[in-house]
Amino acid sequence: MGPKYSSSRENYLKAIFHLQEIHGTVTTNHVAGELQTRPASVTDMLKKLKAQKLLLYEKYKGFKLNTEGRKVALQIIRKHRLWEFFLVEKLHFRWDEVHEIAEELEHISSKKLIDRLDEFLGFPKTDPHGDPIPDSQGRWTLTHQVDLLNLPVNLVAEVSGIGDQSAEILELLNHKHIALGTRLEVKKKFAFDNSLEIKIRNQSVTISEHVAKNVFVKYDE
Amino acid sequence: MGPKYSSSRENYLKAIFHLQEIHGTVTTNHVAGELQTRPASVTDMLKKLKAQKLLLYEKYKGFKLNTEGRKVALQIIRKHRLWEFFLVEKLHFRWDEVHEIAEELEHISSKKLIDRLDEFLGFPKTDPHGDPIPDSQGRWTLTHQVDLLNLPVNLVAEVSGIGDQSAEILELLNHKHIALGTRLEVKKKFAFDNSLEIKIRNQSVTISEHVAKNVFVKYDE
DNA sequence: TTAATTTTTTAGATTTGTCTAAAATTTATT
DNA sequence: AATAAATTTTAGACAAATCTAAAAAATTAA
Ligand SMILES: [Mn+2]
Ligand SMILES: [Mn+2]
Ligand SMILES: [Mn+2]
Ligand SMILES: [Mn+2]
Repeated sequence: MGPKYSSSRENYLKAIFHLQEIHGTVTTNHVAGELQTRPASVTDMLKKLKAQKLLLYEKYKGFKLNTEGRKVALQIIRKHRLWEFFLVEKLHFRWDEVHEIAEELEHISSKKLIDRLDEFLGFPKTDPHGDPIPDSQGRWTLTHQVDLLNLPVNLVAEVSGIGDQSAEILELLNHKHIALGTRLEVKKKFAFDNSLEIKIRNQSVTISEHVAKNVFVKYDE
Repeated sequence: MGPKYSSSRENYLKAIFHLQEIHGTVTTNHVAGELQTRPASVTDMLKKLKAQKLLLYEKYKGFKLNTEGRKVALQIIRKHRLWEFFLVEKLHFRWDEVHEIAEELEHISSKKLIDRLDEFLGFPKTDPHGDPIPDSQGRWTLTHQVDLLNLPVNLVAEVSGIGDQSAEILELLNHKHIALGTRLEVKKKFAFDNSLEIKIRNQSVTISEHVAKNVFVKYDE
């Protein structure tokens, strides 16, 4: 048997899942923006996902995944993140190169494949961007993290996640040698533009509010 | 950019490539049989592949790939066989489990991915069924092998390839402990039904003509 | 509370890949 | 060579996913 849902449907499920994590409920325009498609196409797909009993949807009223839809979405996210981990750890890709490839690999249907891959990789808990990898039952361990704007000054912390994951921000972070696991300290906050001066391996680095908002760290206590 | 050709088109190219290796030129029914589809669907696709300049085709006259079509087909075969190797060597799948999964993985488009995978695997020359893996330029080294029916008696040889690769024959070979690299010797040929008695690790095993025809070996001299 | 604006849905097309049934062509048989 | 059988192609249909333009509904502003 082939895949249970088409790649397109899987992409919709994943996008809706992510959007409802942020906004609680999801709108047609949200999804169209996320998937670079037209609102009319989204509406078409909503009907299909509802007919397949993956989605709670009444027209003009917004929508969200039901239990089954969430379950399916989590398995796709699991595949996406395990493949990203594989690409970085085993094939030595950079973290800003893996997303697009994983966008394709996440649609490979074999469950056995993904469980074997998980084992081969040593059951990693997070992907190369610090995002948690659901286990084969769709569970994940959530880590409590704060963004850099909310990190108290003079407190050593470790980078544990990235919000916006566009190639642009990843390139900037690469340049400033900020990666997952990097230890750093906020030395100064400028009230004028909310920019920060941080210390990384004894080097002083300045980052904008926009960047700071998208870098998450964890620290003791 | 996404894939250059759809999965469907890639499957046709691969099927035509294999069939023309055997028969020189290919017919509509051949392809329909190979791809489990209808002759009318094949004709439809032939027109598209011709329009894309991958195929030499005039109606009612048979067809074959042109240089470009062959090039594309070889890259898909490369991907298929590298993924099969990965599945067996790294994820410990059996050789009779990998074909279907590789049928999906072969359509992942990233060229960089497949070249990195090749490197990660140590540039293997053959897949788990003994078939050669084309390099990134589409070249492969052909090995001269004979099937078991044509192996002289009392001559130690090594299994190097399998003809028919259905799950059924692979299961039979597994059961009789015949795998790639197995060393064996034909001890007796029965003229009555062309069955063979062969010696594997000092054990005597009998195989039918049908099996013998599909087991290829190489030997010195 | 109307009116204007934005969002969402519908109606109708288009593209890709597939199918069945019928027609055209080639191949095999008498 | 004529006929029968097999193969291949065409004609016309359908499902999936997408789009544009227009209509409907909801939201915001006056
Ligand atoms: Mn995807
Ligand atoms: Mn990621
Ligand atoms: Mn395939
Ligand atoms: Mn193989």
